[in-house]
Amino acid sequence: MAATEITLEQFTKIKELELTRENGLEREEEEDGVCRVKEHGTPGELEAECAYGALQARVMEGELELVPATSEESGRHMLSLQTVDLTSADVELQDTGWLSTQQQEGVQVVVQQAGSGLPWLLCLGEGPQQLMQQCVALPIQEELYSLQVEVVQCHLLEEELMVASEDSELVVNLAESTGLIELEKGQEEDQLLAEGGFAQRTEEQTARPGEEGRDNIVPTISNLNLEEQEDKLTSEQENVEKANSTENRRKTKGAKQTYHCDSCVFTSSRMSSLNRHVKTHTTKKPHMCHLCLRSFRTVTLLRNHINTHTGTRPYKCDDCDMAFVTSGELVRHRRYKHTHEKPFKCSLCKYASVEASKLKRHIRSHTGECPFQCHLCSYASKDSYKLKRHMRIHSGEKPYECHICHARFTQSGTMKIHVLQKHSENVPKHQCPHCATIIARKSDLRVHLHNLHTYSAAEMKCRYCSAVFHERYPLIQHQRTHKNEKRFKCEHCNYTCKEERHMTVHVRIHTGEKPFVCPSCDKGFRQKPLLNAHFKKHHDSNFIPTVYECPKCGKGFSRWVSLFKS
DNA sequence: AACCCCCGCGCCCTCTGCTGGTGTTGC
DNA sequence: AGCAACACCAGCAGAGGGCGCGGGGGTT
Repeated sequence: MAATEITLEQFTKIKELELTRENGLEREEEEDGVCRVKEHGTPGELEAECAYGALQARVMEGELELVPATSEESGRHMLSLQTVDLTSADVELQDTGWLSTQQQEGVQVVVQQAGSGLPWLLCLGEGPQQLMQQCVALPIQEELYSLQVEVVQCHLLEEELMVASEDSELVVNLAESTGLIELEKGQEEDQLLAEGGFAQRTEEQTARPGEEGRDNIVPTISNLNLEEQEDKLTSEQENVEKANSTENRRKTKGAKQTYHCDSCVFTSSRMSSLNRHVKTHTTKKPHMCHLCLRSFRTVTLLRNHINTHTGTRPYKCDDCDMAFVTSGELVRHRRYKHTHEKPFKCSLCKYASVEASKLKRHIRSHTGECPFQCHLCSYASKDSYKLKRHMRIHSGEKPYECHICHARFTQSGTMKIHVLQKHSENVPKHQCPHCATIIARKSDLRVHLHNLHTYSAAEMKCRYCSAVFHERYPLIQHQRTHKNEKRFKCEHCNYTCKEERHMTVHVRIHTGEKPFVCPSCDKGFRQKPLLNAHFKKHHDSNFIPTVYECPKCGKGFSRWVSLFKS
């Protein structure tokens, strides 16, 4: 048996490969809870920590490679993935240069992108002669997803072998339970046992890959049958079966046993809990609602759901008329409405909330984090609802309509104010505390206070006298006291007036100044209206003078007043 | 398996406050 | 007549309250 260059721990690490967008790949959370990886347009690199260092995956010119990040390790840990045409798989594989290279290196991993309608193919083996016997065809599309699934299976296989010394039956159980992964009995297992591998392996030995005995670990996957692809397990089934196998084997030293899920970080001291947890890794939902045909994983979930149809609310609040489908809803309601218990407290301010999600949302007001970005403008919000509300700007949607005048609004609050101010009696008004002004809106009262009642360090002088003020409102009130004053007195006679401009005109009587000169006859006038009247009467041929005719004698007058004097 | 409890996400609502356009009014 | 000030108004966003509902884990 050739030495294994790629240790199984490295395979398991590959499973944990963190693929990021920056690296040109993205993870997609599917409904079944499986994180799938898709390749972006450009080739990129991604890294995963492995026992001997980081592995890098490269997508270069159609070839996917997993190689150590450091060159010095490349000789030991190269793991190459190559895409070949499945339609001529045998020939292509045999003729592919990398195959022979990998054969020398040890374990081969081949990812084949099938032609249209054919699956990806992952092969693990140690040479071309075993290739077709040690492959599994998966009826799924995502290449890296396939890779992850297979790597997980390798991991399970190794662990199965690791505990073989404790319970030899478990090996059989695993093989039987998976239905997909089978040891090449008579080959690897026998060989391993013969070489004193797994059967005699201790925890210390299993802890370090690459140590004595590690070279004998050869993960093999059999049962390749391309014609029976549709019978192969789906990825979700693999997860379940994989976890089913897990329940039998994970034990820790000490009085209390803990059971670990291989698909996630879940641990439990009870196997029953692990069993139930394992089912969460499947999308299987056997319990269907007969009213809406929606399916659920458990009877309890289905029952709660049906209660939403029937209106059944068994949990009633003692302090009000509210009732709820679940006890949790009742507890939450009581905290909001009655006990006001707020367990989630902000460490930066006095805010406390009933729900953790509310505290999380609140924290964003401290951090300024705005994860909900509008794709049409630069706006970003701290929660999804605000973004949804914002999007009405772009869509023009105005879902709120005034039932009286049918005016439409983007926000319910705006419509509410509209109805209150426009169509309601006894509209609440806001009295300014400093003056008699009454303003409809509080916000406008605030503007009023700012404009008229805010102290200003700068002096504001009365335009009519020497009085000085520091607020606009008293200034305006003061200036109004000058309103009916005939403050302007003529130096030459007894004439008085309220406005300076009137005095300016009057003074011309005494000075003889006539600044408005007729352009046709050079005659001067003290006021512009006098000049205009002169020009129209004597120089404008189109001018038709108004004639006020006496209704008794028919005589015409140029002035309405003259009509009554005559 | 069922019950209970808790959690997280999503949705909708209200309250609040700021902003800018508009009509009215006084000077 | 023109202008400035101001109340009015709609638009819009921030913050938080409340509930619906599915999911998951501990316990019985």
